[in-house]
Amino acid sequence: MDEHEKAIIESEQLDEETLFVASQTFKALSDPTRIRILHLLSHKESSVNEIAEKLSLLQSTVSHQLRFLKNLRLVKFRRAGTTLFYSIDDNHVITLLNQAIHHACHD
Amino acid sequence: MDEHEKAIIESEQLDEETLFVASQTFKALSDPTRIRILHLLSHKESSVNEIAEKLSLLQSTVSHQLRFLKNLRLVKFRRAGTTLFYSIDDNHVITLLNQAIHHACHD
DNA sequence: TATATATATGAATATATGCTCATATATATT
DNA sequence: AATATATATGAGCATATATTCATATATATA
Repeated sequence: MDEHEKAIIESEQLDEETLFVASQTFKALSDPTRIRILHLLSHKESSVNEIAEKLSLLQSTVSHQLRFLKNLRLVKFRRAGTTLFYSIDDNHVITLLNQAIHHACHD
Repeated sequence: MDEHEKAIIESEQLDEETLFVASQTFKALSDPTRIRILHLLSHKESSVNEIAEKLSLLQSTVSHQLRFLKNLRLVKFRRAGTTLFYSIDDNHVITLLNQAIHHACHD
């Protein structure tokens, strides 16, 4: 952690952009459906239909949530014919998720 | 981390309760106002009015958000006369917050 | 007991969110 | 080109959320 980061964390006032990025990150993780999708993808890349089947969700629901996660650059995809395989694009967020899951186990 | 926790994190399906607790934790951190309050309290315990003044928020807004955070046991308070001093009650969540702030600084 | 101060609470409102349905788009195959 | 399959998208709806205003409650002090 450099001096600038320390200054931000230790200052009592957070600047607007840091506040926005941090809250967006947590918003991505605040929905059970998105947690399930990210947790699944953290184990193996999956197509939209695979995610929908495995999690018992509508294809449309999955697609909408993947768009949300892609906009935040938390997931990425590769194309194979008509199939898109999604995978994790931000391991830091998976670390946050696993920590929260770990913590939740102790309650 | 014990075998049970490992099993939960490594299993592809998360149970309902873990999912709920984890999503609630992130929901608490998904709002800029709550982040500002938690970040302030992570530096020093403060009264409701001190928080409101320092963050330019209405007393009512602060009180409502503190109730939210208290229900999740993320903050606690001590009474001193008519003044209530709030402070952090869950350091784990502050760790998550600081990690996200740290991460946000790199964007 | 009356008043002042600090905080909490309930109702109302505006906005955001997540899901579903219907349909559009994109690629592959015949 | 026509069809099939996989995914994306937009509209509509129901619900959740954050803030504000007005007021209630609780403690302290004169």
